[in-house]
Amino acid sequence: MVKITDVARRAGVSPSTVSYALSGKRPISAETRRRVQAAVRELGYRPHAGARALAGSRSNVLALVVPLRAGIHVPVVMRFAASVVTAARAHDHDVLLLTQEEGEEGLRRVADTALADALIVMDVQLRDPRLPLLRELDRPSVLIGFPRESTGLTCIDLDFKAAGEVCVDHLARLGHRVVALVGSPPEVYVRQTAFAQRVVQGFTAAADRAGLVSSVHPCAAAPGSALAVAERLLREQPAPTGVVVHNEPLLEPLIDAFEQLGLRVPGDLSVTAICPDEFAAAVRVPVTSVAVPAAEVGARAVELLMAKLGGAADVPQATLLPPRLTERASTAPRTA
Amino acid sequence: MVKITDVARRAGVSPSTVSYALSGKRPISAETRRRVQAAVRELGYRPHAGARALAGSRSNVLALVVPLRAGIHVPVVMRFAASVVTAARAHDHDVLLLTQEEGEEGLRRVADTALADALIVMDVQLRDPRLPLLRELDRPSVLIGFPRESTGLTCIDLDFKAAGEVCVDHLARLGHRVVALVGSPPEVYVRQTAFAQRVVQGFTAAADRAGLVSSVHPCAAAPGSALAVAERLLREQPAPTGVVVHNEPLLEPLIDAFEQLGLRVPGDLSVTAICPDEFAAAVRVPVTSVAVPAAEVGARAVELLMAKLGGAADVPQATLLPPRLTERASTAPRTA
DNA sequence: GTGAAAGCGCTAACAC
DNA sequence: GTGTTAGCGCTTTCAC
Repeated sequence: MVKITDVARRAGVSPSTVSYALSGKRPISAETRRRVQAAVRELGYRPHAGARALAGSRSNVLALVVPLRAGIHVPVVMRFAASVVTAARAHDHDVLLLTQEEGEEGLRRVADTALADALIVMDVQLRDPRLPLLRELDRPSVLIGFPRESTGLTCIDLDFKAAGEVCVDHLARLGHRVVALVGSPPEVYVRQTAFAQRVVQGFTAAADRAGLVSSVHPCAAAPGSALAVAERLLREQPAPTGVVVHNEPLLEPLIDAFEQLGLRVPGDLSVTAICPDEFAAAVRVPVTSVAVPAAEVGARAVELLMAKLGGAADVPQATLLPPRLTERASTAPRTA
Repeated sequence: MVKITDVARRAGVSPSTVSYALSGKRPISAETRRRVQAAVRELGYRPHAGARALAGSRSNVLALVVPLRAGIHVPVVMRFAASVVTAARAHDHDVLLLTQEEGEEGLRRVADTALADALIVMDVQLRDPRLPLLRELDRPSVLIGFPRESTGLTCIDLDFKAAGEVCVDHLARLGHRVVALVGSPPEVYVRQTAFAQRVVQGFTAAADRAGLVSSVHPCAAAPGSALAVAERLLREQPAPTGVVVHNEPLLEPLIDAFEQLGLRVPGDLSVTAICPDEFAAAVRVPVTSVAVPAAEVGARAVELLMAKLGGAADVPQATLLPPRLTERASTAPRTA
C-alpha cells in the first residue's frame, strides 16, 4: 500500500507538505505542488480512509436511509438515492446505505462510531419517531420530507400540498366541477407518511375553495386494481370528470382502465398526476403532471448537508420546492 | 466521545482487555467480561470506525454496486440490495452504495482507500470490463451473475439457463408445441447482460430438444407495449400456445392484453414467468413461475464474502442455484 | 513556504 | 488471564 510518506519521499518534501498540497489548507509553492502531484500520480497514492477519518475527524461518508416499506414506489425512491450518490461524489463523499428497519439504532450507530459525518433521511412521517434522535445527534442531518413539527431540523421536499392544489386549480380552470384523487396505498396513509397526507390536504382545500365536489381514494399499487378503482370512480354520484393520480404504478393501468370502460382521456375524463416527469411523459397518453423532482431534491439535500458540515450559519431550515405543472395530452376543457 | 480508555478505566482493566473482551480474540474471565460489558453499556461506548479500520486493517464495510441502467427492473434490484444490507448487518458490516456509472474507478477507489473490505457486483455482463480489475484487486469480491469467463472469480446467481429450460419443459409436458419467450428490453441484450442471454439459451435449447417451435421477443418494459407484443405473438404462424415471460413489469399487462384479445389464460394460452415469487403470485391470474430468489442470492453473496474475508480456502467459485418452478393458475394442458 | 512531531482511538504483538 | 506498548496512516499544531 502506498502511503503519504512514500509520496513525500518521492517528491522530496515532508509528509505534512503532501497533506497540505492535497487539501489546499495552506499555501504551497507552485513548484512543490507540481512535484507532489506528480508523485501522487506516479505512485497511485490514495489516502487511507480510516486514517484520514481518525486524524481529521471527518469520514467523508454520508448515511442515507432508504425506505423499502410496503406501499412506496421503489423506482421513485431509487431516483432520490441515485441523485444523492451522484451529488455526494461531486463533494468527494461516499454514501452508506441504511434501511428503514435499522431505525433509530442504525442512525445512532453510524453517528456514534463516526462512520458517517452526516445523515439523510427519507420517507418522513408526520410524527416520526426518529426526530428526537436527529435533533440530539452531534451530526448534521437533512430530511427529505416534512414532519409535522420541523423546528431544529433541516428539511427539503416538493411542496406536496401546493402540488395537490395546482392539479385541482388546473382542472377547475378547464371547467371541471367534480374531481377525484387516486391516492397512495392505504398503508401509506395509516403510517402518516407526510407527503401523501399533504397531497390530500392541498387537493381537498383547493377543491373546497373552488367550490368543486371532491373525493379521495387511497389505492393499492397493483396494476390489477386499476379497473376496480376506475369503476368505483364512475359509479360515484356525481361522477368526476377530473382525476388527480398520486400513485405512480397505477397511472398507466388506470388510463387503460378508463378507456376500457369506454371513456376517452382527455375527451371524457381529464387526468393529472403527481410523479416524476419521465413517468408522466412515458404513458401512452402523455399525462399532464406536477413533477416530483427527485434528482433536484437529492442533489439539494446533499448541498444542504455540505453547507452544514462546512459550518454555514445560514442553512435554511425548510426548503419547499414550488410545484411545476406541465400540460400534456391527458387534460382538456370539460365537454358538455 | 466515549473511548476505549474510558471504558477500561471504568471497568478497572486495561484497554487491550476491553478490546479483547469485545472481539473475543482471546480468553477473558467471566468476571472481567461482565465488568467490561457493564462499563460499555453504562457509558454507551461505540468503537470509532476509523480508528478500528486503521489499527485492525478491517473497515467492516462492504461495497455494493447497484445497477440503475436502462431496462433493468428496479424493484428486483432493490430486493437484492436489501437482502445484502440485512445479511451484512448480521455480520456486523455496513454497506456502501456505488452506482454503475462510477464503474471501475469507484471499485478501485473504495478498495485502495480501504473504505471497503470487500465488493459485491451486480448486473454482470458476459464480457464485463470490470473483471480484470476484480481479479487483480487485493480485496475479495463476489459477483451476482456469471460472466462468460469466470475463472478466478466468485459468482452466484440463479441458474437462468436452467430456468428457461424448466419453463419450456413444463409447457411441453402440458402438450404445448409452439412456445414464445417474451424477454427483457432490447438494450439489455445489446449490453450482453448475462442472465438475460442465458434465459434465451435455455429456452431455445429446451424447445429444440423437445421438438417445439419457438420464438424470442425482446420487449420494452412499458406497460403500454403489452398489447402490441400480444398482438405480434398471435399473428405468428403457427401461433404459440405457451409463453414464457422474463420481464417483470410486463407480466400483468401482458396477461390483461391477452384476455383483451379474447384469449383466456390458461384456457387458450399458458403463461409462465421467471421473476420473484411475490410478483408472480400477485398477478390477477397467479402465474406459474420459476422464482428469482433475490433474498437468498443476496444473503449467500454476503456469506461467500465473509468466508473469503475469513480466509476460508474452500469458497466455491461458482454457485448456481437450481430453478424451482411453482405451478399456479396460469398454465394448463393444451386444449384442442 | 516548509518541516518535525504529537496525537487521533484502536488492535495486536509481546510481555508476564 | 491480563497489562504494556508500539504502531496503523493521516492531519494539524507548533516551530522556523
